[in-house]
Amino acid sequence: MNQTSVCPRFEKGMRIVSKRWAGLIIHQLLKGPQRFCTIETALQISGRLLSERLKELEHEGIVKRDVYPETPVRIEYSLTDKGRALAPVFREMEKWTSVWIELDEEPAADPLTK
Amino acid sequence: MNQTSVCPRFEKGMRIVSKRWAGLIIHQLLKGPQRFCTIETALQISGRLLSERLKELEHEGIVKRDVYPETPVRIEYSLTDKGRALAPVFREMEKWTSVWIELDEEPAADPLTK
DNA sequence: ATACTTACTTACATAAAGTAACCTTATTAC
DNA sequence: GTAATAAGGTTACTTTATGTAAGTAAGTAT
Repeated sequence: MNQTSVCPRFEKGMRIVSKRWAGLIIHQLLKGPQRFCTIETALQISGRLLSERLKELEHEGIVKRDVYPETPVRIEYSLTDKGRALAPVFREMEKWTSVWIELDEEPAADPLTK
Repeated sequence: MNQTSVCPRFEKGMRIVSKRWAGLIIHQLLKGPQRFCTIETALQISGRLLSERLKELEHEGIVKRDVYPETPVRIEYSLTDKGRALAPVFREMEKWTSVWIELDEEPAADPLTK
């Protein structure tokens, strides 16, 4: 009846960025270009899903994939301008989580990761 | 080996907010308190999932549920302080989508929703 | 009594995510 | 040459989440 519906751009953007793992992958890449196994280890995501998400994000123009034919081959993932432009979103998200989120249980699994 | 892993608070926050529909529901409630069917219509989400998400968000302390025993009963959902504190995140997200996202196809389905 | 509305639930089919094993190319170790 | 190692995946399979449709309960309205 009125403008109760959501802006379709916003909806589309949210669908891309808020897909499971996508946000964490982008956040991780905001730290700088990284290779597959680095992201895999940092996020504890499976190779299957990481591969899938990176392809999707590359397709959306958010992530860039660079192949360095060294030995062994090095493949680095980084953010495009479009991806880096998400930095303020994640900065605000970090602020929010630092103020409002607290952890429940198992705070001390591995002393090294403190 | 080093601090390559993600801040667990950030991860938890992302898990809550970036769950499918959660972001859009919060964004919708940032416009003001609303009842179930209003959100359902605005987001085109099914009752089943809306019910599920609202319960989860209520459990996380982001959404508040108020029952007004009028006739017929009116139930309003609104954001708590924790929920409203997400406003800057969505403001930045809106900025990003307005600059970087463009729509593909079917731009003119219903002239009323323009 | 029947129909209507809001706010949900239940049941079931489909899609996405999680897990583990396997593959490919290349390099060094024996 | 054969085995072992490594990066960057892919395949096959199980579990969980999502989508869809129909049904329920409380409270009028007719």
